[in-house]
Amino acid sequence: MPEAILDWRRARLRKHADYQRVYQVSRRHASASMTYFFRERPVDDPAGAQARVGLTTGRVLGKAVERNRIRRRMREAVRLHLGLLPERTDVVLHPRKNVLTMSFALLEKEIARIFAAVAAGARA
RNA sequence: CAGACAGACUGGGCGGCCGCUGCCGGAGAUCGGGGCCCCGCAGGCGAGAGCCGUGCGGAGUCUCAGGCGACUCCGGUGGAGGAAAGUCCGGACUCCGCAGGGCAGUGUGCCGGAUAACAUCCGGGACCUGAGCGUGAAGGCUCAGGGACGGCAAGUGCCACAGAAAAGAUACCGCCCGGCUUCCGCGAGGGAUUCGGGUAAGGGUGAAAAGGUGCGGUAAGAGCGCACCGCUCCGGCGGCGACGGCGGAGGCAGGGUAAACCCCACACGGAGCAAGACCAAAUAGGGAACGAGCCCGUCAGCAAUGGCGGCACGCGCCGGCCCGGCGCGGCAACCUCGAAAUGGGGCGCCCAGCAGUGGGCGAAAGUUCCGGGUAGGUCGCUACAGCGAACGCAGCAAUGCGGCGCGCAGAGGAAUGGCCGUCCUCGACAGAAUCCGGCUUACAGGUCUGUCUGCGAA
RNA sequence: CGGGACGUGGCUCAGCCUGGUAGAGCACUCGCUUGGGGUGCGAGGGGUCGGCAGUUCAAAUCUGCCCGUCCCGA
Repeated sequence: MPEAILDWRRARLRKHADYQRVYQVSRRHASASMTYFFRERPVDDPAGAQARVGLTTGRVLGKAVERNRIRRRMREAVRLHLGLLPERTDVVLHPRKNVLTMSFALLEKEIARIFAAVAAGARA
């Protein structure tokens, strides 16, 4: 368990424009049960230094109950590993349908791996 | 007792750690916008007293402002459904439209009631289906179930194929009568062919063939006559009414289809919370007011006109102001009548479902003002047709009235969760997005009530 | 969340309003033409009309309810 549980409300992408900026500058990266996008924000960005994460659960993932469950499991896994992200980073995650049924331990490991990759990519 | 069906209710429990969100209470540290006035410094004008207003800094006071707007922490409390779903109906609410009428369009459709309203619900009626009883067969009686159930007796259309004929009937095979010819027979008569007529019983076709059954009747037949049933019309009776039952008349007209056009009655303006209200960047655009030479020179061109330069004018920028410098702009306005007007006529465009008709608009740069409006923010946003029950009254009931009790999500890239342990009967369908009333569809297990069937006991 | 359109052979569509026979093009199969292929000519196969009910004698067509696809509105 990472030591720092950061402020979750500030750590979310909340605007359509935020998502669009990430999509414009980022390539699509693939993982086993999700794809992800990320970008670094400039130092003078008004949102501050907090790293932020956005989730997307579209219609193709299933009906409302399944989409809700996927989003909640993702959010919990992201919350537990938020400390791995460097400052001034925006990440967007697109989960796949198997997030619904995979074990939570595996999901946590995958999120941690992705955040580590983002941190490496941001430094480069 | 078991099964099926129908209806009503319910829709895993307990515990631990971590997390999200609304409201209430408490604590903490920090941050900000605007107005007014004062002081200091810098600046401009003036001979000066002084005046001007701009920038920077400081102090005070008022206000937003209510110990409150944002933030953090602590405590308490609430936090998906019976269908939250499909979006099929009906409303509330909001904005837009609305001189009045016509046409068109859409929906509903037995009767009465309930309701804010409905295509919903309750009660009733007729009809249909099934079972039982009954009858020669129907009609009839009892029970159960069903549902888009006004009008083809206003008009129009359609009814393929088959069949003779498909809608104010018809005559294919038949049946019957009469005539001609012919054959058989001694004869009475019989057969065949053909012509004329009668007939709607039988055959055959079809989804459907012009009341049904029985008896009489007849050349053969036929509501041709009679009985029962059905049907139509009339009368009066009961019922708020759909309708019921009674009496009389009529031999029977009127096939089906209106989820065909349509007729009748009734209802309906349109869009929808991404409605709409308030605040409001950047950029682009809109409206109003103000708004300047028929100048001179030169070049191109037949000309209209266009390019360049000058002076004047208008405007912007630099500047506190003047001077000055730099940059931009232009004699035109939809056409026409008229001396002209705020006048008349036309043209074009826009708006109003359509027609008639009505309303609005038609000039440059630039400045000022105004309004709309996007991103974004706030409200709408949950306390009401609210929920509960074993309350009372009215009603067969749906439901209404009165009293009692309860407070039950309110998010906004979108909360109501994640992980673990444990118990059992191992948990279905499924996630609020303005809110209600219904309908429809999906659904594991459990509880209760009713009906039917089977078995067992008495 | 709200509003609207569509679903017919393997593909793209017509037929639906006004109900009785499902049709066109491409594709497919066979035959002829050619030395062979293409082209051309001729013949043929292939459709629960998205599903379930209802109205009707009769439904792709009319009505209702479901399923799926697509489009529009901040």
